[in-house]
Amino acid sequence: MLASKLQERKDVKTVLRQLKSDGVIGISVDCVIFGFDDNELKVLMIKSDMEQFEGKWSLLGDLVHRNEDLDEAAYRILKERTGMSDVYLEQVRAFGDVIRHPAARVVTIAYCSLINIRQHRLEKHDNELQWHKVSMGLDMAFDHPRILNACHEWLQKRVQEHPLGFSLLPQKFSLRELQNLYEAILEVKLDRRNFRKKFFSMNLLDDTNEYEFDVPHRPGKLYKFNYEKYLSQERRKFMGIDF
Amino acid sequence: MLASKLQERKDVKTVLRQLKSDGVIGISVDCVIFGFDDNELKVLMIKSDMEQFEGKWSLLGDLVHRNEDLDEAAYRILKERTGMSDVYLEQVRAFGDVIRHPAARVVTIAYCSLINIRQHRLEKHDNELQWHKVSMGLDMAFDHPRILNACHEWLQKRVQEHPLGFSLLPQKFSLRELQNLYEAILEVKLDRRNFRKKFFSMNLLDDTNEYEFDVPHRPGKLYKFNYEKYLSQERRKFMGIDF
DNA sequence: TGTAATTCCGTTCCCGTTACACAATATAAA
DNA sequence: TTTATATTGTGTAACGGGAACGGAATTACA
Repeated sequence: MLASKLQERKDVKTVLRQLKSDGVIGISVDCVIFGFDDNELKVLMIKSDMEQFEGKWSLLGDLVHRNEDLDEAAYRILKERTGMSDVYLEQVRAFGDVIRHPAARVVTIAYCSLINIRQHRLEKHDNELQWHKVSMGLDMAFDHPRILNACHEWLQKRVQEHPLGFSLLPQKFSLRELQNLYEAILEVKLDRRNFRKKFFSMNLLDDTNEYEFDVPHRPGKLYKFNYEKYLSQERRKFMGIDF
Repeated sequence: MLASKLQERKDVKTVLRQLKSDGVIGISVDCVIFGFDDNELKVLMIKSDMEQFEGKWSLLGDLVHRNEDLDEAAYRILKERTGMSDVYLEQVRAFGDVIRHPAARVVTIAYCSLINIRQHRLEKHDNELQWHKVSMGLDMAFDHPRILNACHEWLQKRVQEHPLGFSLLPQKFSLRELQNLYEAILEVKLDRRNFRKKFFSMNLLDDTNEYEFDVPHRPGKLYKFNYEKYLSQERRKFMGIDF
């Protein structure tokens, strides 16, 4: 029975072969997991285990079980790979070209996740699972360059409309770190003073009375993101027509 | 063979039953087709043909053929139902909850389409295919209320970042019509003079030297949207952080 | 003690958004 | 023919947020 094959998924290749011979479309989920380290935006990728993609890197994905929602599937993958739960995760969109998967017709739903890179435990500590710069032209399998690019652009827009960026930082962070984060995601340079002014005026940060340490210069104050303040703030109508 | 069943799709119900018994996840496309008429935003829906949803309305959708891309499937549906090609069509996102389809596990990819409601020819002229106000609490099948709502919100954001709205209007339109369109989509009231000023400053409209007729008041000038002007305009970097 | 690096605060200028009023033009009714 | 009514079309002043920018204070380190 194909059903059981799909559920146990001990061997994805076998399932794919089965899908192909039956002419059925498979459904998978791919997670674009972003992290922030060394003032750079990173993405978590794994060495591909398909012969066709020897040596190439792949996003973390899996076939969707028939008794789990799409979101659940994405969470499962995230949990399996990073050991983390309670993380930011959102669907971006589906990729379903006929030719995108060499083994069978597989439609994949791309998810974007943001995690604190210091707080996770990778399940595989060998070099099969690694963080890579997103800006680097990495050699990727499938249509994953396209998916990664779409998710990065999605993040660039999203991070300017909602305060997601904090998921990438430790709980307490300096304003400098926050700015570095935005600069890395948006790939622009920002003015220090205006950035600071802007964020304070939004009234989202709580001043912990602590300071940075181990920095070779004057330490900055540490802040925490206050999600309640964000929620209580009534959302302004957007009315620009901004083409 | 399941493969042939999927391809001919003479009887969707049979295919769904087959999918269920095999425990396979099906994949479909649903089109949210918007139109603009009588100063209101309308959506094209069809009477559901499933017993479970007797009398309810449904979005236009179909199972994806195994040899067509997702976009192609959406175009096919659009063409079949409205007879139109060369229309605006874009993927919004996937909906794939386990329980969303009563007959089988089906993941659907939602597409948003904008068409000129006066320019199409509905393939079914009986009352099975009808335009409905989006604001009205329509009795819908499946999770289509959720899908419609998501697409409407998506459109509200999208229409402020890109000049899509013109797809809903005739080639030549008055500024009043354009404003009514935006007011209908965004569900707000706008200032006539500022709206006019804003659009002219964007330099996207060509002045046809024609005027409205058959209006019981002073006729307004008619304009055309100039897509080339839009393309040639270099896109400004957005840099707001607008939470 | 001085130098280098960074934090932190504040001001000005500019431009886009908002709010608002009045004349011109067409139709329909008196 | 005149009058009332509805809508188009234009201009301007006040406001507010964003961009550009300088300088004093604080800490580490040589």
